[in-house]
This record gives sequence, C-alpha cells and structure tokens, in this order.
Amino acid sequence: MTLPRARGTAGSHPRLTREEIVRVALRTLERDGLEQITLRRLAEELGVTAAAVSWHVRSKDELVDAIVQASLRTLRPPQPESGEWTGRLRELHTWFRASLLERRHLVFTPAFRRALPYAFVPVELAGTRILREAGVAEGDAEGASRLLHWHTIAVALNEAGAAHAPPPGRTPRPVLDGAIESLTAADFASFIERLPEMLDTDPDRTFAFGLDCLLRGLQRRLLIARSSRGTRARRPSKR
Amino acid sequence: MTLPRARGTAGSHPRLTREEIVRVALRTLERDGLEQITLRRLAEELGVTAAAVSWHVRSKDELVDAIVQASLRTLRPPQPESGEWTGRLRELHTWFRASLLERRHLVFTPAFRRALPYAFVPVELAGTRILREAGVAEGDAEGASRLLHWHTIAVALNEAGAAHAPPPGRTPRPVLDGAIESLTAADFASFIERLPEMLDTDPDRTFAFGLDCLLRGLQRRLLIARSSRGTRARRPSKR
DNA sequence: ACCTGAACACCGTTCAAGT
DNA sequence: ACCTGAACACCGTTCAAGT
Repeated sequence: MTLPRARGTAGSHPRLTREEIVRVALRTLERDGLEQITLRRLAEELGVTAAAVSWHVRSKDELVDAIVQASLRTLRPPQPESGEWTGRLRELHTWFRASLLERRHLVFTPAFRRALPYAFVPVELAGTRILREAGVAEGDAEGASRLLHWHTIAVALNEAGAAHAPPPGRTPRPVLDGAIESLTAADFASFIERLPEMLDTDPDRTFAFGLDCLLRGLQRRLLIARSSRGTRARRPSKR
Repeated sequence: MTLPRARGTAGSHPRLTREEIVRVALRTLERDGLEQITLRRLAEELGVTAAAVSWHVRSKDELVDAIVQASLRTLRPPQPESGEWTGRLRELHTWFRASLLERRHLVFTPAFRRALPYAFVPVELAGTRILREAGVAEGDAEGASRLLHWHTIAVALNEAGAAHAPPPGRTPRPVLDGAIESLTAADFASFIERLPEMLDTDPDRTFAFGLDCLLRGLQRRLLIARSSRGTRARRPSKR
C-alpha cells in the first residue's frame, strides 16, 4: 500500500536498525501471528525496501531467532523467599506457565525449540534452590526441578497449541475416527460416555492437579520432611 | 530435473490418487524433513504437474493434515493385561514416547497440534483402565491418566525438538546470555558448576525419573494399595 | 473426471548501482 | 555504511484448455 517513504523525512525514523526491525516484528507477531510475518511486509511497515531489511538481517531464520531471543530476554523468574517449599514451587511454576502462554505464537518455532534447553535455566535453578533448602540431596534436587520444569512446559505447550488452533468448527474428524477404530469394545463405551468432559477441560485445574501429583511424588520419593525446612534428606547424595 | 512423464507409460502409475500423494509425502518427510515438502517437488516425484496435485488436494494445509492423519492412523497402544499397575503404565507410556519420537518431523506442525486432543484418546483410556483396575476412583483415574499422558508428550516433544535442531555447533548464545543475566550471584556459581551436566543428559533416564515421580505421587494422592490389585481407593468418588 | 500449460501473486535473497 | 531497484529462483493457487 504505502510506498517506501524516504528515510529521514517527517514521520519516519532517521535510520533503520536491527533492533527496530525486531521490535516491529514482535508487535505484528502478537497482533497477527507468526505466519503473517514476512520480510516484505515488515519492510513496508518500516517504510523501507525488503532488501534493506535483508541488509540488517542475514536471513529470515536469523530474524525469527532474534525475535525469540528478544522475547525471552525479559524473563525474570520470581524468587519467593519464604513459605513452605511446595508453595514456593507452585508460585514459581504458575509464573512459568503464564510466561510461556504469553509467548504462544513462538513456542512451536524451530528457533524457540533451539532455545529451549538454555532459555529456562533460571527457572530450573530457582526450583533447585527451593528443593535444596527443603533438604533434598544435590543430585535429586536437580532432577526434581527439571521434572517440574518439563511438566509446566508440557501443559503450556498443549494449551498454546489449542489456543491458536484457528478453526473451532473444523474438528479433525479422520484423526478422531482413527483413534476410535483402535479402541476395544469395552473402551469404546466408556469413551462415548466420557467424551464431552475429555474435550473441554479446565486448563487451570489440570495444571494444578499435575503439579500437585508431582510435588507429592517428590515428597515421597525424596523423603522430604513434611513441614520443617532445612531437614536433611534421609537418602544420601550419590556423589 | 525429470520432466513430467506421461501417465500410463512404462514405469509410471496409471492414475494419481490422493492416497499416493500422501504416501510419497510421508516417505520424503522421513527422509528430508517437513520444510522440504513442496507441492511442486511432490509433483515432480510423482511424474506430474503441480496443478495435478492441487486438483487432488485442496490446499497445502489440507495435505499436511492428511499426512498427520495418515501417520496417526497406525497407532495401536499396547494393552498389557497382567502385572502390577505401575509396571503396566510404564510399559504403556514407554511405547507412547517411542511412537511420538517416530513422528518427530510432525509433532510441531499446526496439523499435529490440532490433532493432539483427539489422537491419543486411546492412550488416555488405556491408562484410565489400568488405574481403575488398580482401584482408583473414576474421576481420579481420568485425571491421573491424562497427567501421565501429558508428561510423556512433554518429554517426547522436548526430545523431538532437540533431535532435529540441525546446527550442533551454532548454540543460541544470546538466549543463554540473557538467561545468565537474570541469575542471582549465588545461582550463577552453581550454574557454572553444573552447566555441562545440564546440557547433556540422558533422555531415557530423565523420562524414567519423571514417570517414577508421577507414579509415586499418584500412589500417595490416590491412596492406591501398594501391591494388591482391585483394592478400593479410600477416598470416595466425588460423584 | 483428470491433467497440462500458463499465468498470477507472493516469497526470500542477491547484487549492481546510487548516496 | 546503508539503501534502492531490479532481478532471480521458488512457492501455492487458479484456470482455460485439452483428453
């Protein structure tokens, strides 16, 4: 629509920078979703040629990488200092889930997957710290924190995927049919009976239930003292 | 390279069908990955024009949907009939994880995400059945089975993402840097110390650990009798 | 009904040319 | 150093025309 305006005139920015490109991309991402982001459209919005964008950004892959990194740079996990360890972990992962959902347009991106092992190290560490202060042995605390970490990612990714599956009417029937075919006769009956509640569930409750089960499992497995903080774990560290 | 051969001549198929398109697409998917799949390239491989493919398949989105559905149609969860409930659930979800990993090129597709709530209903139901036979109340068994179900999806998606992150040398440094910035001084030290083991972990062990924690958590929460099958749960069903 | 040939709009990327 | 204009190869989709 708009022709590329000459840079430096009124109403346009004096210079195109990589940061500005990423900023505009992030804005249109939240408005229109990822597949609407195009170097050409971005250029138009910036009042510039597509080639100009390509000059600042080596490739589109690199642009998406930059978008993901810009989006992740603002993450700061809360560090609840007081309270029982279960409550502190609950607070940490409730926050974590929310911040993943805020980035729901990005979480299925290859760039995001590449960042996955690194981006949430602070979350893992925060969880590990809470567990260690609760008396869990060193090696176990790490594994447990990572377990919670993944559970939250799982639930959030599932929610994110369902959230912007655009056509609510267009149910993927064939998949459902294929699934039904493989059911035994006994399962089929209970499937029909329970179908409605399987399809609409409260994500908040499911998340809370899963987290609760995990925490209880850790409590049992790691032999954490119920209420006293600082109690040593009975099971010794392996190293 | 090869010009579209006339259909019906030696070495080419007499007729193009939707099924054949999907079959060839599935084959090249496993060989080259999803982003290499193109209507035009598919057409060339089929000895046909791109327009011909478009005649059998309404759009590329629909093609990917068909690929996902074809890939999911062969899923048949195992139905272990004997043994303790924990072992049976372990067997079920070990199989589940493996079948997700076999489809690692598809799991991040919008089509797959749309299928996610439906495609694995048999897995959920198989898990529910095992739990109910172990004496878990009806509503709880469903929630518990779904929890396991999601945990497996989480771990598998994470593995699948890491598996075909193509450049092993190109670490997304900025993301890691951003993550490090947000660390407290205390966490930073333990981060440096533990970095190597955080980056290369044994996925098998992590999966087993998580599953184990979940099962123990369920054991505690749902008050399942340890070894005797068929014992009633002490907590009554809510309905 | 099924397929070709040609076109269309759009895409990412490159590159000589300007400033 | 930064940007334009034009081109290139490729993409999904459409459509008149053939059989």
